Amino acid sequence: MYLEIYETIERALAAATGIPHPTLTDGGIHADFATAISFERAKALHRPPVQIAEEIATALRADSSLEGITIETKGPYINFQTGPAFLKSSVEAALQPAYGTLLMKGGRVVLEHTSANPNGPLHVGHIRNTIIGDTLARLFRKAGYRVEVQYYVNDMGRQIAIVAWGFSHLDGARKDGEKGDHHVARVYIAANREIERDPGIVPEIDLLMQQVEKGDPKTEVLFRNAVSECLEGFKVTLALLSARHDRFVWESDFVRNGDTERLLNRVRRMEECHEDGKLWLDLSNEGFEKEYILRRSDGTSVYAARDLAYHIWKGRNFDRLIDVLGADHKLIGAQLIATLKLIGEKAPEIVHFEFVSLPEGSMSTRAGKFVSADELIEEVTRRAYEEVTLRRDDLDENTKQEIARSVAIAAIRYDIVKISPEKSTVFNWKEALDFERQSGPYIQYAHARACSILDKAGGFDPAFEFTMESEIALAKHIAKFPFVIRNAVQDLKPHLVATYARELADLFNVFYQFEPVLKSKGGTRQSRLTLVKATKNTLAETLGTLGIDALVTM
RNA sequence: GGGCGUGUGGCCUAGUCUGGACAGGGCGGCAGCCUCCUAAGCUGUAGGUCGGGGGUUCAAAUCCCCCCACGCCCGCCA
Repeated sequence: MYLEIYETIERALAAATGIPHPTLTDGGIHADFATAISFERAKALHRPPVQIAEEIATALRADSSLEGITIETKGPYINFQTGPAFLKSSVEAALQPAYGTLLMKGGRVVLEHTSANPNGPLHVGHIRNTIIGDTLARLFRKAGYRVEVQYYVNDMGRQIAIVAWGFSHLDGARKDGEKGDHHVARVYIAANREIERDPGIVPEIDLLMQQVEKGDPKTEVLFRNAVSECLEGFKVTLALLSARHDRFVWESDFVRNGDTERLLNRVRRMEECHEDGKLWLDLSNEGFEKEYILRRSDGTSVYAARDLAYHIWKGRNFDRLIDVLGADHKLIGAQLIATLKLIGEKAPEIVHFEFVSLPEGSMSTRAGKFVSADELIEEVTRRAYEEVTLRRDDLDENTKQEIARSVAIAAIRYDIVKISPEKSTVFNWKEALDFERQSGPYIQYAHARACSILDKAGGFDPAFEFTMESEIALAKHIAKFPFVIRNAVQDLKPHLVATYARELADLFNVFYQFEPVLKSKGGTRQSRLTLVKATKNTLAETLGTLGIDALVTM
């Protein structure tokens, strides 16, 4: 409803001013919508903006498409206020299942996220990628797109060769109960120490990489076992985080099926291509000073070449390609896009996020300096369990544990997704363990409260008489949900949904504080129950988009 | 050195692309609210040169230029 009204006013404004895309903003505290377009016209007409605002307002009042909308001027500003009919239809829409889901779009989207090297567990930096990516995938689906989520398994890089070397040369058997990814990290860290101590090992690593590229069966098995063990651990962590991948795509497949070789052959025909032992592209016309190396002088391909092959494959099977990558991939991502465009293939849209570091400095798997996602989940869950026990000792053990798990994931996911991706952050235990305002649990709590009220209310007939300030504010915010989904998908900004969810919970809590629902009578009671139900539904849909459980009780 | 990003009250953060009506929140501080629908809640209050300096504009946190600080990148690594 909000979206429709927004567009209606925009059209009327365009007609009244002759400006094709007039700026129409949220009216904030002044109105539902507002425009300062009079300034723009004042310049062209050489007359005072206040006068022009009044003229435009007069024209708009005569526009039949704006019936039911109050149009007022305040100096140079024109304010638009919607009426009760708008509130009724908005709340009515919000009562429907799957509220906020947009019309089905054509085409398929492939979204790649996480894709961490399988040389150690996912840490608090990696899961920023996971959570941004998974939320984006949910957003795209909510916005009516068909989405396939992929994890690109880097199974033939140097790091994996080091792990493989460690597995065959070091005594590092898996301990009882040790997760595969943590085991792999232990071996990886130990192997790196050995290499530091004895650089003579480096040629052995190089040899492993050549053998795996050639398809030597024994080396392939060695690599594959190490990678599989790590991946097995990743899958457990990802499931705990409620992040789902539809497919794990192995990098080495693009070497084995010949795609990488075909790509290199195509590249050879480009005028930007140079071969002097190594094979590389000169992308200086594209603004890149550095050589873009695709094959080493020993004949092995580098990551960039395999990634190009992967993207060509994605481009041929999907209509839109989205990658979520860390800021350290900005350069190589831009080179990838430039190259794909040069050879006439579909290029991905890349969502970059800045780094997460620890108070003592940046994280490093190799140095064993990181806070693993598993450790984070465990600690936050423990803390959540404490909190549930404190508040709800009436619940049985199983229920308390289930709630604690949901609350913990809510806290972690929300804590990460609420920050815009371009901001680098420092991991902070205190904030990670905070379940108060501006947190996932805070929003879950609002939902649980709404559920509790509805549970106690029993049956009721929907009604739509909203008169109190907090009722109107809440209903208006509910109306914005589809608009928020549209904007978040359009701008690839999942944090807009996080902000919206928090605002919705805020408004519901204020309403809850000031307007009794169950104790009110007649039409007021019915209207408030209707509003609670619409809020509950909208909160649940919002939480679902954020990958957070909408708890019924907590 | 070059490129990209960030800089908003003691701390964290929204707003910056698409310039406009007192720069929104939260944490922490202070003062209040549970015989009343879950207090993981609500209300009030103090706290701001929007990194600094120029410029454009009727209007700049927002656009342009210079500078400073921090992060990331600049590998025949991924």
